Amino acid sequence: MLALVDCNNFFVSCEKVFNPKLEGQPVVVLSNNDGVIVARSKEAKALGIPMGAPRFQCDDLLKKYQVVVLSSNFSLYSDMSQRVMQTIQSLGYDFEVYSVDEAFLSFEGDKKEQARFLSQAQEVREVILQWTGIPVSIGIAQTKTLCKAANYFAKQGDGKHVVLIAEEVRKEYLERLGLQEVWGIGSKSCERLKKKGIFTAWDLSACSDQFLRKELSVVGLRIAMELRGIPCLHVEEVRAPRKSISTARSFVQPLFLLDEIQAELARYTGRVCEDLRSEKSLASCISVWYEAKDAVVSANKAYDMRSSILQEPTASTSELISQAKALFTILYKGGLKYKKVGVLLSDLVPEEGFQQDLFSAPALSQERKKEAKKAKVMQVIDQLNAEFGAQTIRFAAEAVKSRCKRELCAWDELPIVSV
DNA sequence: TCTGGGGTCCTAGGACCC
DNA sequence: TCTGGGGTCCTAGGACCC
Repeated sequence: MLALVDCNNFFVSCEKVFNPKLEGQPVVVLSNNDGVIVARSKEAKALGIPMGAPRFQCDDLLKKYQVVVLSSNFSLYSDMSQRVMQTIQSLGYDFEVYSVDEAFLSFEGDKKEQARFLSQAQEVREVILQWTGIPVSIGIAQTKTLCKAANYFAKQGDGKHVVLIAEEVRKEYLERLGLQEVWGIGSKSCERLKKKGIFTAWDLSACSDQFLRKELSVVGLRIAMELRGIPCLHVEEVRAPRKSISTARSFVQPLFLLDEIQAELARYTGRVCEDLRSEKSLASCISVWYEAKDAVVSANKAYDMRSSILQEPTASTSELISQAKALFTILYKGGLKYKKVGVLLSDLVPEEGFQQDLFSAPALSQERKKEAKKAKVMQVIDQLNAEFGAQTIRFAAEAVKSRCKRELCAWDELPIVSV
């Protein structure tokens, strides 16, 4: 059997751990630039505040019910996520970290041992709550997609927290699960299928394979199989290396000047490179892109991107910053109002034993030495930043301050503990 | 009038997830 | 006036090869 552990209202729960006064209050957490609502406490959900809604659209509701509105603190959430995952690990389960707030666990044993699975799940829940302060819900079933469904029911606020969908009750649950709640069925597919008379998870699972293949490709077929209790997705204990790493930000006010935008890009490049090195990967390709306002008026593109393939894969911040700046220089059009820019590293290869370019081999020893030297410098920078805090050492090209709006952080008030 | 068949690789765009 | 950020997978179509 599989189990899906899903943290309840994760970002809000993290905030509550450090500010217990928030308990019982309607709380929302905002995205970067305080733009949209990305997490809600159960009290905020009850007020009808929608997920993913632009904040300004909810201003009236937020004010009326005195909702506590917080800017996001992603480094905190990622730290708390690690604590939750470490707790699961210490309990000795085979598991897959699926997202910042979810993990799939394998429960050994015969599928008939329902009572045992339920009590195991209860224990997992209690230990996580006690050790980290984060409440979780757990869905247990034969397949990942059914676990997701079970988890949905576990979250329905009847104080259950743990739900097991056994074969005998599968139909009953799936008939109660709306199509839009099925994992992998998004709004587009949902609309299309409803027109064809498919409204519940059960309806979907009962469609012919041929129909599913045609309407939703192999993806839809897989979902239906999983809903029927036939596993198509397995628990991946070892995380596959990432295929791309990117950073992009929108600005509160559009930027115009080449220098300013390049400094931003350099900062993002610094970040992605740090990520890249912590993955122990090298990038073979770098891309830079922008989104602009009023581009139509100026007859320029509202979105554009340039990429360059690197001669040798690298994780050197200095090299990638100069590549990023060069790419943006090509893209840059004076007078455009840039509202967002981003950097993307792709074609990532493992740091160890990457395929070397046959034709560059003669020059390799020299190049190799240079590369090794650069890698050493990067390593020292990463160590210093890890020890003394992010951006203790950075490249001169990188913009110093974030241009993001985050007005609703109360973290400066936290006391500092000296050990 | 009749114009093969089988394959790979790349890219852009769509859809989805958290 | 103000609408986030970071990913993955799949498909279709074009170019190209033998």
